[in-house]
Amino acid sequence: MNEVVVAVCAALGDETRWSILTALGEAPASASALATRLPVSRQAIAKHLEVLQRVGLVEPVRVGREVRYQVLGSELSATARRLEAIGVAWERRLADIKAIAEDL
Amino acid sequence: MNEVVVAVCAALGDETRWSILTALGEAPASASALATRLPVSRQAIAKHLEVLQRVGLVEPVRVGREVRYQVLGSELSATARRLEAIGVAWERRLADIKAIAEDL
DNA sequence: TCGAACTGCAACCACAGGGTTGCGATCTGA
DNA sequence: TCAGATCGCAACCCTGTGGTTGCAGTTCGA
Repeated sequence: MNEVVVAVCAALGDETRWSILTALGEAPASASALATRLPVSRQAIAKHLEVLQRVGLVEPVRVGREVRYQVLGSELSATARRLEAIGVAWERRLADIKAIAEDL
Repeated sequence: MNEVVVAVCAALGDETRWSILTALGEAPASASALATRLPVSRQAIAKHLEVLQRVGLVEPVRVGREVRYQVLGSELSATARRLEAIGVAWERRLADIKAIAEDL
């Protein structure tokens, strides 16, 4: 359950993967097409696409002989909501502790 | 601007750091105190606390001779909201492209 | 049918970073 | 004042992983 969040965050913690994601956010594309725009090799992009697919941020779609990848914003939004829930829980907890401390 | 998001995500992409954050989410604690609960050395925890502090997820508070760290849920919530905005942008963009494709 | 483009697999390299141990400095409390 | 606890710094190890090159297999188009 929570390991999903850390896996997604780990996938999002890389500049190159973000450049891939933002490129795919504009329009679906294949690894070869991405390799022409980005300053890394096709195989490097393929590796990144694999980890992005594994955490569900990206989805492959076969179109003829090429494999296009499209970004899945729903997964990103889902983890974002989990993170926000954790954040507000921390804030509330800290406020409670401060209130108790002031009672002393 | 956006480098902040990838830095925070990179910081959140580690199991040990999450165990530290969840421990701090219950109550502020020092590196030494955390080292008694977690199966890693104090210095390892100190390193993790440094990267967490650098991205603003954690804040040091001197209490006597020890340095207590408290978690900052507001920063987590802020990045969560940015991620969600990006996610819905991707979804909308993809829906637009599908609509155009069906027009052909 | 044949070449060109796209994909997949494998080997390899180099560096970041998570982890440890050790030591010296500093501060607290009895 | 002095002993124990706490912190900070430094050196070191080692695995993970981002990146490359090379080659073989498929599939489309002329």
